[in-house]
Amino acid sequence: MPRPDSARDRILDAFQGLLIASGERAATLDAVAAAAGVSKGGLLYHFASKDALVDGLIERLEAFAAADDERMRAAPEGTVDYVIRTSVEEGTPFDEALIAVSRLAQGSHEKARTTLAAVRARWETAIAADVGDPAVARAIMLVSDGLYYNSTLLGAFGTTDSRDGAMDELLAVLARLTPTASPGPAAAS
Amino acid sequence: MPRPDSARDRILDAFQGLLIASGERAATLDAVAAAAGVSKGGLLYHFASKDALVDGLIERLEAFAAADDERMRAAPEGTVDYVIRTSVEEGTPFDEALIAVSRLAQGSHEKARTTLAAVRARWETAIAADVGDPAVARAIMLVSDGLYYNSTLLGAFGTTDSRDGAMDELLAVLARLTPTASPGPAAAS
DNA sequence: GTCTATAGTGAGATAGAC
DNA sequence: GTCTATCTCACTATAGAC
Repeated sequence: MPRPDSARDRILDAFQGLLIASGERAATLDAVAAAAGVSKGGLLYHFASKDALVDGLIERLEAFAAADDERMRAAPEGTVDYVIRTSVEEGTPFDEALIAVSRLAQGSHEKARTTLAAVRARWETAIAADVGDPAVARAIMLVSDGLYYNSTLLGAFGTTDSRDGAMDELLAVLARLTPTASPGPAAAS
Repeated sequence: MPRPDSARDRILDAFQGLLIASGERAATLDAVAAAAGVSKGGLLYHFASKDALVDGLIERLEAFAAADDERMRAAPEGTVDYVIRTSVEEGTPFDEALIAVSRLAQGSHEKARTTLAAVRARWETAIAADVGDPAVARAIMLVSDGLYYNSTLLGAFGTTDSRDGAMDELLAVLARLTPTASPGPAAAS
């Protein structure tokens, strides 16, 4: 397939970008069309309504999430390292779709909320399988949520700490929770 | 004071409630006026514009935050216990104002974002002072953020775990990070 | 101090030309 | 497939009655 849906994808990108940068309120059909370089009529040819546009974005997120799930299970450093590090990795297509959909989830978009919850549940299940103790898995997953919350909602990971070694330091702290995996006081600065 | 600003407060309550229940998009002047039991004109007498309404809510949040700060510092079980437990305590006036303002922060309301970041920073500072190790304080604060993210954005603490003892269990796991504070396997289960 | 009425703007959506 | 033109409706805000 050389380029089956270039306009469709451009429109979804524009919608996503506006949601991330300015929130649901600013992501109007006019603004999306302008950002995608098409007219409003052109946009509505590809997505018959705003709801259809939202559905398109959610479907795209689900496709990214399925791919991420496979990558997570194959991650060489383990699922904890993978999930924690990718909690803050801004810029991947998956990450951007995730943030855009969380903007929608704050409104009353039920489907956006359930999709996000499903992605999160998959992560926590994988961590629990890796770590053993469900209570520890929950704490680790909450740290991931916290990182995500900071980078997404508060605008920057660096609300608290954006040093280069901050992520290694955090993982070293979390390693203390899983004595089976990391026996010694390894990388703690 | 018998009731100095009852209409003003009712309007802020209505605005806040709509933001929490349905997001920024739905919190229009019409809807706020209807929910507060006044007309649109009446609303605009108290708050000259929508921006003024937003400012009013943020100011109210700051007042609650100052009161919370004093309560945190006086908390008998320590700041970690206090911050973690109140991360998910839905229903207090402070909590509701916080959630409402985070809805606004997702848009482009810069002041809402900085206010939230300031509240968060105060918590983390207090935890760091209590716990000693800044890296541990950061991990604990991220767990608090994660709890908040779950109860706020995903709609329920119970995405993962809403059992009665879940909070005690979580605190027991976190206690392993602060060997200086909690020597034994205290509140586990 | 609170209301009704309404102006002005921008939203989502449709119809039909190209 | 993409455009322009247009419709309707909801939103913010103003003016002035009560």
